[in-house]
Amino acid sequence: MSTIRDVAKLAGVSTATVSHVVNNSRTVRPETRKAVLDAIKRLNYRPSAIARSLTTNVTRTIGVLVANITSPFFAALVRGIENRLEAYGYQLIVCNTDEQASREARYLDLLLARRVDGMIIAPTGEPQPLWRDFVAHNIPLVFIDRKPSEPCGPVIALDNFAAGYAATEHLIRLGHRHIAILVRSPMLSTVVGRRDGYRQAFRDYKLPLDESLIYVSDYALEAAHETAQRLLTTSPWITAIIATNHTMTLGVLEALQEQYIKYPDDVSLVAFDDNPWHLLVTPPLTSIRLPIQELCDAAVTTLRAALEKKSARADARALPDVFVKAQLIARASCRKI
Amino acid sequence: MSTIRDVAKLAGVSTATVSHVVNNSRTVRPETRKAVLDAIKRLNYRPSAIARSLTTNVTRTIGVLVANITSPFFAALVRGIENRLEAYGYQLIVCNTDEQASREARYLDLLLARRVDGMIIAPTGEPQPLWRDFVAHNIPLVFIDRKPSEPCGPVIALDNFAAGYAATEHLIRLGHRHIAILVRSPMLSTVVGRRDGYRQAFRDYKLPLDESLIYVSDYALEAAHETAQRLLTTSPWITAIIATNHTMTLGVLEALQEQYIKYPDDVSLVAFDDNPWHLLVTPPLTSIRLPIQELCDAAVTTLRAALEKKSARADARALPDVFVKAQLIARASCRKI
DNA sequence: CTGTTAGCGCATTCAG
DNA sequence: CTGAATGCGCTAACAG
Repeated sequence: MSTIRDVAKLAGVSTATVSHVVNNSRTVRPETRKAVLDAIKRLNYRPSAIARSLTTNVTRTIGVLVANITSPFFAALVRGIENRLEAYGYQLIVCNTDEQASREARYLDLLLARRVDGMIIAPTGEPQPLWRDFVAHNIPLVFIDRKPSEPCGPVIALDNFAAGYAATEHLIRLGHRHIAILVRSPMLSTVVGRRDGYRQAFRDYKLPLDESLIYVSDYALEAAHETAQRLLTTSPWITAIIATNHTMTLGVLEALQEQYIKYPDDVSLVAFDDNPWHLLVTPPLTSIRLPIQELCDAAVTTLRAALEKKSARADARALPDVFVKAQLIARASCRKI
Repeated sequence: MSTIRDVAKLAGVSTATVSHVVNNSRTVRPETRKAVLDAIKRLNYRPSAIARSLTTNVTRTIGVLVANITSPFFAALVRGIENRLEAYGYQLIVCNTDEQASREARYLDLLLARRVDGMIIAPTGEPQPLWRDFVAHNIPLVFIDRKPSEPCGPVIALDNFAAGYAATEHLIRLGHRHIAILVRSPMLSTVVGRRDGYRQAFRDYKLPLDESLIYVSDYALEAAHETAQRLLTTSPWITAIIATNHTMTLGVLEALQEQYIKYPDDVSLVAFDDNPWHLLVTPPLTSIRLPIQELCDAAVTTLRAALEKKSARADARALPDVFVKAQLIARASCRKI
């Protein structure tokens, strides 16, 4: 691959001039510029991002860690972040941690070695010592969707408490008293928020809260499925279920189908993470729609602010958290009781 | 961030020794090695992947271009490729082209500048001049899912002809004669294959083929939806529909629902891209399951072979294409007629 | 307006 | 077994 020196030689100028033509970093006489551009074209020269990064100490790369790229929610998040960030000339390195803290750690290490300019992280839940290294090296961290177990940067997330509350309140108002909720490990801030919103709704409506109706499951579809089966057999008196994510929703619907339990007749349903197919099952699902676009916008805005501050040597950790509201979309999967 | 020189100084050795300790590239006296490792730990030294790439001319990075990261199919593809490739110490830079040739071109340019070691590409359909540059610089290209419009590397794809044939034959055997098929632009090899398989099935069964039942739609959900509506109103006599991807399936189901058309009573349905929710709609969808794992395996194996060959200065283009078979899963969305 | 030069952080000869 | 020296491709002073 031809280098800046090849171009300089061919154009009969110095490498400095070539560099300045390429980067528009100082005025170059039109004829000189043309000679350089011609040489560049003839040699099919393409500056090495590697070499450039080495000298400038800037990679224009943002590391993105998501817990599960096959989840529609995270996939949409990645797409949104990429679209907004590319407008500012940043490129993403997306890594899929698959909900494993060990993978998260490995990727943090790799991305640190690659000297990314910043990170957007949906953490797995466990604290990561490497976060501190990023902070120590002034590489801003922005957490998205989930709060880190240790504060190492601003958080952009859903108001999970409100969302959990809204789902529960919707059912309570329809007359439900025995509402089960399917959640993941309470190590995740999303889970804590949604569960506590659920609890608070019961308190506010002065209804007895049965903690045993909070079912905890692993994130895999099979696990969600099994937990849903268990839920239906051990607590058959419940009249409603809240599934707190996409996989839980699938698991619940599978279990209902197997046990010939009809919704909303036998049990009402509220699903988190709205999806196109929620409209296509019979009857359509009442869902909590997460404002993905807003999350992406806020994450990118915050990250950019952090990158700015960094150059100004201020403390990037001082940026404010952002919480966005979800929206309950009432459809036919919940009935009055 | 501390450098190799800081470590060398602290350990009282040369940078060469530090380098060799880090890379295990020559025998170092145990005490020396220990001194180096201690210094590394104390300084929290982390070699710069940038600098290393500059000297070695290797990035251990693979560029991955997918058409639409929010599609369950491509998301699963990315996940599979990442899982297999990380075992060999490669990292991915995943880029979402959003089905736009211009974005594909921009990303090719960026990844070339970043000197990736290889590429896995699901092309948008239009030929990309930059492919030639990769080939010229001996950076192997592996195409996945879709054939490139110009042969620039091995192709790992579905046997789309067989899949289209299987879907159509399934319906023909059930007695259907008026079968509509919803496809994307025939610029895509996947579309051509599926469509031609459809045609061939009619020929083989000596049935008249109505070309006007091949409906072409853009890939967006709204477009698929509108095309499905049009299909149902302009060709109401059809007794079956084949939706050739995830979005088309959603569009068809939406249109059926709006027009109160029941499947399989009024119209039978075959959907490409099996998804968990296909089991949860009523009745469950007969689907074509794509062997994603096999695609990923073959792509990674082929890429690794190409990377090997490259070092051996052989022609990486000479690697064989791989075609894998899809599987039709008969469920209740098709009825006998 | 342009050229010279000195690194950026590392791997890798070649000597010892 | 170890060190000194060179260069990867580029940008950024500094000089002219």
